[in-house]
Amino acid sequence: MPYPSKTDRQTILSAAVKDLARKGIRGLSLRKLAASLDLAPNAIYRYFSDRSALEAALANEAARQLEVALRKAADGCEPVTTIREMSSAYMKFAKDKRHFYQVMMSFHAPDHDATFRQSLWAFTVEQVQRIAGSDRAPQASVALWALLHGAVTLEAALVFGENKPASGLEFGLDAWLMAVSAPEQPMKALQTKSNKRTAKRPKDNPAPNGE
Amino acid sequence: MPYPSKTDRQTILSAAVKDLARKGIRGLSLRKLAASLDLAPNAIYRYFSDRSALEAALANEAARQLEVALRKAADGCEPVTTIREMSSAYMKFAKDKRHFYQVMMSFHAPDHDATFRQSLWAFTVEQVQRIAGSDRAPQASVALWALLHGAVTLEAALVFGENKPASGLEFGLDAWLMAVSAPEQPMKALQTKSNKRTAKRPKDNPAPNGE
DNA sequence: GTCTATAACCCGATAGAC
DNA sequence: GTCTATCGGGTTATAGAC
Repeated sequence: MPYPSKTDRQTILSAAVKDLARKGIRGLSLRKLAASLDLAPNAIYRYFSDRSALEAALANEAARQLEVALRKAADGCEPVTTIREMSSAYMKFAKDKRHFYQVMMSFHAPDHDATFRQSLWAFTVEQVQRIAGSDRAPQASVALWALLHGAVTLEAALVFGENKPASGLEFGLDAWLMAVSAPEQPMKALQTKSNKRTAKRPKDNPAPNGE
Repeated sequence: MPYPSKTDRQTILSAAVKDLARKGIRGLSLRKLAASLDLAPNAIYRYFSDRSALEAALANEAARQLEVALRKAADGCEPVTTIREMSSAYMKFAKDKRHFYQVMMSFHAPDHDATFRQSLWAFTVEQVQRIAGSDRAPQASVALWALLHGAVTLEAALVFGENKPASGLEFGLDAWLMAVSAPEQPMKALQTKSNKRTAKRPKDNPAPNGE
């Protein structure tokens, strides 16, 4: 055996996770990664066919770890409390492991094995179902996840002064819980898609910033 | 005038917008951009100090165009209809100009002049205020924006089969409108942060996938 | 002052020797 | 499986033509 294995997939992946946490996805370099493991500049390609494959593995790993965290937070709680605890854990994960989380949410490839994202999704729906019922669970889960991910992003983008994102999330979560706890169709009284442009101003007042 | 200007900031920015739409932020190359404008490989650096500066300009431009689109959609509508129309316009913008939108939401730098993002935010709060009142407007706006951006992201990530994101957004939007239309504190009856871990299981059933 | 020319250094990726 | 060598390309800084 002339060349014994100096490394393996898992070792590379772990090192990549660390580099990712420090320098972000765009600062992640296969060459430096190899160098940090005392490997030749191209040794990684034996384990990951290309950069994209490594990113896919990172995304998958992030989903796996997030699911672990959510399960831990949800364990043994009442239905409503479960949602609140999961939401906190979700926000904490996204905040503490920002780049890691971002790869999970943004990575996208035609083939990419999304097993763990699906598993994460299934677990979420399962928990939501306990209060929303099986009919509304999928939609309600999408809404909840959207709210959480949006809050994460807005917080990172700090468009706002102070701690508005946190209170905004609370507002959204309360609204979600209220809708989900309601027995039947949430919006019968309120306006639907008809009768738009009701009180259109007659003439002037055009939009500024013409395109 | 020995060397008349062959280009200017605006021309470069417009060309960058087109390249961005086709190849995404990571496929955007300053060299190719320069070549497409018949410039030397590094001529861009006369107008943008580095890649990051160009990206910041792109993010700002995206926010400007999105605000134009939202103002157009909101113009002359009743309060509630305004929100629905703005939401549709928001989703359409994010879908049609995916990469452009992504740069706006993801770009982040310490100095970066965020003028247009702030303007966009101010306009949103202004519209939300019409139904939510000035007290709750900031939180409600964060929640709305978070919901919209989250829906955009989840749709792009296609974790789901079929058209679930769309119906999930509808669910979330209805919940939001319901909460925002309610006169006072939305959640007095429902559980707050106390009494968690009520029905904790006694022993086994540990979370799978140990970290 | 603005553009051109060049070069140094980084990266991802491939080919072939051991 | 690992190595060296190398290719094409992206980013950046500097020197010089006009």
